[in-house]
Amino acid sequence: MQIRTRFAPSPTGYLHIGGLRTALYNWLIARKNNGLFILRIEDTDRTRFVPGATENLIKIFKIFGLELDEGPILNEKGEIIEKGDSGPYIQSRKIDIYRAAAEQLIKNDRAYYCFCSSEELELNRAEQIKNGEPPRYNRRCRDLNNKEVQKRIEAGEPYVVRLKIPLQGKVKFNDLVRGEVEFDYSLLDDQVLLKSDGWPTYHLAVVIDDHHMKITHILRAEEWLPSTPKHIYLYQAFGWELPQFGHLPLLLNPDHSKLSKRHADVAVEDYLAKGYLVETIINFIVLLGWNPGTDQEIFSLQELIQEFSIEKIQKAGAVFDVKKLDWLNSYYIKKKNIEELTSLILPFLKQTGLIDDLTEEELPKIRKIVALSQDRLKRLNEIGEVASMFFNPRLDYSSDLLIWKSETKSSTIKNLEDIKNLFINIDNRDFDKQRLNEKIVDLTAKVGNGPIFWPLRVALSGEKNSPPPLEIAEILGRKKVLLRIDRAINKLK
RNA sequence: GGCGCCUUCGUCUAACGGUUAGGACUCCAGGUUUUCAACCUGGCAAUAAGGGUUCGACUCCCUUAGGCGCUACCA
Repeated sequence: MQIRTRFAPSPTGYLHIGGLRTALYNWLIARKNNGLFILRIEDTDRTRFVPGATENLIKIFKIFGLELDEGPILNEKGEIIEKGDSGPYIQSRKIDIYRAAAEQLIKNDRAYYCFCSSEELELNRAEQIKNGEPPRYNRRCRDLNNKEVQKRIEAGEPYVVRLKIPLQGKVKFNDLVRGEVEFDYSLLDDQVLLKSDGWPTYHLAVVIDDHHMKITHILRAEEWLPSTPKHIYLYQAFGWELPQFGHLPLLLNPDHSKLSKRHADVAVEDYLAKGYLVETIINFIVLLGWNPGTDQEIFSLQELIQEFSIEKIQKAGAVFDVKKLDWLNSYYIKKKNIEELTSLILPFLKQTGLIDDLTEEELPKIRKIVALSQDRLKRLNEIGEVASMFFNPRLDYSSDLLIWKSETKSSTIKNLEDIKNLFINIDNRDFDKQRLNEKIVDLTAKVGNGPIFWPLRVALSGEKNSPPPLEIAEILGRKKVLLRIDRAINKLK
């Protein structure tokens, strides 16, 4: 039997980082087993629908290289089209199917019409809570006779369809990650299946779609565990074969609550916008709740396809640690070749306003800057702070900063002037770090490294910390270097 | 409140019932460096508690505690 997995988000605006992990796990299982991975959009709640969210979701899958075997995809014009035979993959396109299914359930006495209003339900709930009872639907409409039901429907009374949960008995199932789990039917609510607006709820729609799409393994977040018995009952009510369920541990805030906007970025887009690399994000989230059982921590998508296994999925929730994310990202940044890193950094550089449209001859210079920044970046959006000295001179540093440990103001002026006199004789064409070093080596041999390199570095960068001065000088070029040295000397005078 | 799930360093995690409980991030120290970063070396740091079972328990069983999730005509 071919393995078919799916990811089924609702298009409410952005993709949650935890959602991406769920999708990744499902994708990995499909790929590892020569199965198929399906995307389905669960947009049955019209009040929460956000235009463009589905397109956005599809784009993100593309960015992360998680190709879809079936599901909505974008054509060249950016319009949503269906790929695969078991769709439609957007639930709002097939509400008739859910309605028909609900009616079938009623005919088989597995569901019933309910005419209770939201106000009544609210009142009922409040009452139960006051009495210390578990808040549940009181099943007032569960045993209405057919005639009355017909009459009320014909009279135009609004209704919902509810699942007729058995009054007793237990459901037991074997969760892929948690093992045997058991629930008592008598504690379950008569879940609404069809809302009064005629749209299905999640519970009805998932079961129907997972069945029609022949999903074999349902891997979803742990928050769905309590509704699984309802879903199982629905499968049985329809007479359908059960898929395998697996409930993934939650992603947590540092305070161990469910990962939320209040504490961290939750949208995948946010991480991309900050300059976390695609490889970093994949590698990081896959390890939040899974590990290969070895010391290996760096994984490519290809390696993950090899190594991933459901058995090694963790049961406990995992705290999302940004510090470790940063470390991983700097690791991947260091591994990039300059060519690729430059093109990744360019959009961030433009964002800072340091460059606009760059010309062909500027590109080599940008590459040098990127090469010099590579080891210093945790995130690509830090490029502004790291590289601004190459574009704009800092004028606001204090003159004291120029003076190396044991040196004095006057000795520093002298050293800077000596440096300047050496550099002034070098042609701009030859202004590279080897040449500069050749010129300066006698001087440093005489007075030492600190008294020379320190003030030079500060003069060029205007910062307390920076890359080595000759590296900066090479990128800046003769004219700017001499200018900045002059400015430093004036500052001291 | 009810139901369910979970519990190894601060965090992510490893450990056929037999290890000085391992690795990574963070943090600290040292080295390297003109500075910072990077890099290298080293260090701090954990089996929630209590009972069993066993020659032997992180590992199996029970109890307690704590955490989290769900408890909608949202998903």
